[in-house]
Amino acid sequence: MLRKVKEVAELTGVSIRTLHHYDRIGLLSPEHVTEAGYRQYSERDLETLQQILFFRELGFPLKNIGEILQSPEYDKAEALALQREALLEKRSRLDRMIRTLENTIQDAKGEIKMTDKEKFEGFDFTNNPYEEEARQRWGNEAVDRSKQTLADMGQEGQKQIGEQMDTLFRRLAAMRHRDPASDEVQKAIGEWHAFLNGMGHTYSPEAFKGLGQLYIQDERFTRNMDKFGDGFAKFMADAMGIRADRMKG
Amino acid sequence: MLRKVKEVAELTGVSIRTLHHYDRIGLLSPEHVTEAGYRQYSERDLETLQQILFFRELGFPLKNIGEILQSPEYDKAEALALQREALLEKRSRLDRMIRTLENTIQDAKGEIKMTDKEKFEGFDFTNNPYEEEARQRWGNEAVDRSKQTLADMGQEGQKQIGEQMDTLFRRLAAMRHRDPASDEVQKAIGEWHAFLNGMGHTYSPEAFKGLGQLYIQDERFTRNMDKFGDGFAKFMADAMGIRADRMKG
DNA sequence: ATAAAGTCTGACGTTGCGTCAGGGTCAACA
DNA sequence: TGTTGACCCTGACGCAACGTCAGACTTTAT
Repeated sequence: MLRKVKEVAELTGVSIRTLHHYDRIGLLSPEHVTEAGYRQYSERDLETLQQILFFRELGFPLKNIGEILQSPEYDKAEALALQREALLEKRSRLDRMIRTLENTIQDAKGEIKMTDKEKFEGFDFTNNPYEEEARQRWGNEAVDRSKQTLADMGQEGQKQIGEQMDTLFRRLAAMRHRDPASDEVQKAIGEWHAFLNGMGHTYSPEAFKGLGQLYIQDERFTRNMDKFGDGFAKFMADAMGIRADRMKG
Repeated sequence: MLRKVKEVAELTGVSIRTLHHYDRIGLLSPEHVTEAGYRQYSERDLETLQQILFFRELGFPLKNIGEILQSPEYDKAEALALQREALLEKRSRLDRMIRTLENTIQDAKGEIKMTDKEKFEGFDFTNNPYEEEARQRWGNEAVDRSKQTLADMGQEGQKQIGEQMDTLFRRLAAMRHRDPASDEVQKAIGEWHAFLNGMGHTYSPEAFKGLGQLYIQDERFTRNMDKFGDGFAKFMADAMGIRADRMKG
């Protein structure tokens, strides 16, 4: 079932001009266009639009949204989960603002006293860990670089990447009961690091270590990693930490 | 206690450049400036900034915020109460979005089915009655025009306005059991319309009718109006609607 | 007294649309 | 079948709210 602009606009609450704009910048081009140039939005287009709006609500610039949606690493289910966390975070920020406001009302009446810092609780918009993670996960410049290298490799290469990662993980998982500091493990971890760097990410030691930490701090990562074997996430985190420390020392 | 830009920026979470900007456009000029031109923000400046940020959070354009804050009708306590309602409304909108997102997750798994309309619940940002009211109360272009006319009238005149409105309302309230379409009622309503126009609001027929509708649709208005007599709000809404229709026809 | 950190003022760039203007399309009704 | 009214298109320009330099001055710390 295809819809034209006005219908989509009314359905979603965005303006027609916005849809034009998204088309122009290549963020959302309707699957079909009539001979006369009329845009026809498919069901899939609507889903994409919904994703766009969620990301937009979280403050992502449109350019990044486009990169994310096209990134080969993009996974809708994962994105939805992340968006949920980020929205919850946003809500609690709003709650803080409301509390601040209520306190301000009382403060104005002279019933209580607020410090200056308290008067701005909730405004500081800079530290949403989930937004941060989303940026880590897909965002920033990393995306277009990896996109670039992927493009360079062509379609065939892309398929191989998944396999490469898979086999590497399997090899590592097989070692998960050994000492993470041992030579064999460290060598394999080195391959993993090189692999990431090859993808255009260029992880510094800190970043590499941080990535490892993410594997155990975020249970969604943990679950995914542990599919390769029980305790794999923790093992990776340890091994990556050790490698990072050795690189610095 | 005076603070310089960086301190204010860190305290409030806005950038230094934003503070510069707000100064430039006359939205928030620090009370003191050193000889060298360094900005020095006072306690009162911080309070103003807080108000600015609340309004900004609600999506008000900076220009309007400036007008509101300088409007003679501006009352901080009232503003705070209104902001609270608007923020609560915003939160419930966010709640709707979160629910939508959670449904979408289930929908993606095939566990439930959503209609297209449901997929965009919460995105439609256009109907927040409190924001609407705030705009009605102080906002739009109306403010600076009425501000101008008020300024022209001087202080004494301002006091009179309240009284004028009061007596007009009393007169109208006395007629509230008559036919809203009758000549006498319509003549009084005409005075009310003229009064508003005289304040620089220039209500079109539609706007005038809409204002009447507000009296009965929003119970806070209703309560205030009904202080002049039971059913006064409804009577006004009817009479204003009739006048508007006659003006168009 | 000199470096480091902070501040100032332009000037220009950017994002995400809104707002016309000028012109084509489509469905329905006369 | 012609015409009207609702709908669509593509530029081109405008605008708000800053971000980002660049170049120069000030304040603070050592």
